[in-house]
Amino acid sequence: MNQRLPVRGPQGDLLRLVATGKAESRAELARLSGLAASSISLRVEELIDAGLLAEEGSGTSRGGRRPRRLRLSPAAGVLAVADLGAHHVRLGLLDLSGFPLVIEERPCEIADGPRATLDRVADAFDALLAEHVPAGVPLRGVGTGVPGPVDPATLRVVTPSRMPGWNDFPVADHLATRYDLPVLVENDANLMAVGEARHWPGSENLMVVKAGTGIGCGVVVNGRLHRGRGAAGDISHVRVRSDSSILCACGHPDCLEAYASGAALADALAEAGIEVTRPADIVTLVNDAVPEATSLVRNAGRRIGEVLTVLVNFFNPDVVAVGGSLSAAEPLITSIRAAVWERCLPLATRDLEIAPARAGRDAALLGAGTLLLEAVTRP
Amino acid sequence: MNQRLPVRGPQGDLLRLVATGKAESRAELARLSGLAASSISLRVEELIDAGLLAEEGSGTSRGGRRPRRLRLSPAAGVLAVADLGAHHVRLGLLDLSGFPLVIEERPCEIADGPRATLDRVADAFDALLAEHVPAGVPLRGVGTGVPGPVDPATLRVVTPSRMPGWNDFPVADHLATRYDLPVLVENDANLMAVGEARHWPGSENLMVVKAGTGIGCGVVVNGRLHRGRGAAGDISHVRVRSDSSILCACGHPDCLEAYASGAALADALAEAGIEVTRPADIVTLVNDAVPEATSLVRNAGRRIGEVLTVLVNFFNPDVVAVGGSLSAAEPLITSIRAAVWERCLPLATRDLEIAPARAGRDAALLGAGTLLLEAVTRP
DNA sequence: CGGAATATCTTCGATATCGAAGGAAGTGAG
DNA sequence: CTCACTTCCTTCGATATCGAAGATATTCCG
Repeated sequence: MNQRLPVRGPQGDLLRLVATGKAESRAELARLSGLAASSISLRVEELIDAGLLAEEGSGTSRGGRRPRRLRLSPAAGVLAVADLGAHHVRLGLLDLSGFPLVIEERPCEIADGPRATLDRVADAFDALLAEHVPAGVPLRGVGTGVPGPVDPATLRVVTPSRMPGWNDFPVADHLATRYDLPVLVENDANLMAVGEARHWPGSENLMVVKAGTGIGCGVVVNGRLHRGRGAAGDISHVRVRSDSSILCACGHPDCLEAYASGAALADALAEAGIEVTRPADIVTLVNDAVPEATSLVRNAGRRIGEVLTVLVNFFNPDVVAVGGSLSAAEPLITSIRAAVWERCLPLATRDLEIAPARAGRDAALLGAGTLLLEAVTRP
Repeated sequence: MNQRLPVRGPQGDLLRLVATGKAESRAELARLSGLAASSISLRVEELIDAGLLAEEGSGTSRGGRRPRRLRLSPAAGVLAVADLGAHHVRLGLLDLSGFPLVIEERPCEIADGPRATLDRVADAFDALLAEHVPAGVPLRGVGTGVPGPVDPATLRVVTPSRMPGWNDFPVADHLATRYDLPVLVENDANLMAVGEARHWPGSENLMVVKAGTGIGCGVVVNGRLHRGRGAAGDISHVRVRSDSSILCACGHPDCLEAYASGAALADALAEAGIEVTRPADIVTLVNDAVPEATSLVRNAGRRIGEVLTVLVNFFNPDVVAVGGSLSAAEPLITSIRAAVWERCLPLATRDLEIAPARAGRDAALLGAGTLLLEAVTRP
């Protein structure tokens, strides 16, 4: 349909404020955007006429007349987002405010290479669009998370360790040939961090740790994802203090990943004669109070916590959120907390919150939606 | 004089672009500010009429008509800035573009407490103003660096380790009673980082390590100082890997500061029978090729480098600048580099520059000027 | 040397934004 | 219930910004 609706530029700013839930009325838009109330009224009317915004009842009074509540129109458009894992992909459709319309998980081997994988994802998008989106509602953006580093300049995957055939592949360009739309490609932990950040409204600086088969981390500074030169957020190859010495796949000894990742815990459990296949199995063992598993998880938490002490002192965030499939094991976060509280500067931990992630399984998809909304509504 | 000149708001944005050297002509102002060229012309004319900007010759052509170069008028105003150390204070006057008009160093015991110290600084400001600034040129801002953490919300010093009597003292409020102007109070390493950042034009993300009697660090993210909750940038109390065990003044064992700070090196030299009083003495020993000193400095560099590996992987900066009085010792930076190159992810070090600080002794004062310029020219 | 191309800056009418004033809708105190 | 007060939103004239067109100055290149 009409791609030329006023979704970009100054109008887009208003749209985004409503979509992200920061503003729900003309008055709030005026406060947050800095524009005059009269200008807001005019522009909002245009957006309503264009079918992008809709009025819906009235909000709660703040001591005067009740505001007329604004909402994004369902017809404003949808976003298609995916999160690629090693052996499966999670994908779905969101409306522009990031609300999931449909989300599903499919098996999908990333080792099949970029073309096959991305085409499979795009086919799935098309099927979902046909089934769940009425004609006339436009697709406005496409995004995917990948389990490896992404060069923010070129949107290519660079030197991934577990994505054979993907090195230097122009993921965004490939998707752009199929969709003439804003395309987003981002590391999965980064997406998760962005998705998580929306659940911590007052906090501008967050670290989000993803404890699963590997250990990932995303950083949000001043409310925005910090990419650095594309590698920011890596904590898995930090050297930990240790008596023994384990060689990591990266070639260096004593990486955090070699001690505290789900994969490392699985190896250690195997040595104790307990076979597990996924990190979730470890969580089950812990919940069943299997002592070997509990002890290992506690140890992993302490090691992760020790690494975090350095970063908390340095970065001084408001929140450290711990997600990923391993985070469901209670002792993990408890021992992370203990290590950080013990060793960090009091000033750095004064108002620090170390908490389980709030965004749930779809955090990365929601994060992709948030970043895509930016891309769609900016000039 | 007239404080009501158009230094704030939209006009201030233009002023700041010229003051920071980002724009030198109307055309550059238009490109950087996003405003129409015609609007720029009008506003620049106002600023010239108000005596804030001045035209000065013409710049170099970019293939067409030469731009008419814009400069900040010397009459636009001055800033008074200071950097408090333990036993001395460096202070001076800058013009609005951060150019130093006069800078001097005076003995000053910070242990005398905040009132005495700040009054002494203010008296010095007044003397410099009377001597070096013509009547009619207004003082537009006052700022000081302090060797301890500052709460960015209240501009008070909080839990400083080497500033007896300063805890929770409202430094900014105290200065504001004497100057009815924007007042800046900031940690000295943070100011140094801001000053340094101006010397790395293309780089948006920097870590600036200050290696002196203590070890400080300032972080610049996206071109702006990162404060976190006020404690950001601390690296001195990170636990280092070590066979022995040294107890740090903070109460924890094996802090970086206890191994690699100038104070720690002085202690180690004393044990070897070599007495030094200041970090600069250590540099002299190294330059004279005293083996004990060289070996100690090399060791300190390696330890600092090991801590930096964690932070470089995590933060992925463009530049790590090493300043402070110890940084004049060649082996320090060499061994920092070696440790980082060896252990960091190739992706993180790909375009990383580890280099001596460029801003020199007055980095902190220049940083104070930069931040004050912000405060003066913002709405 | 001279025209084509490029870049800077200004002029001027069209347009978008502002801000003061006022109407609309609600809260709370007496 | 009434009146004072607050907040939300719109109306409308004043004003600031834009953008197309043109004037000016300089480089590039045949």
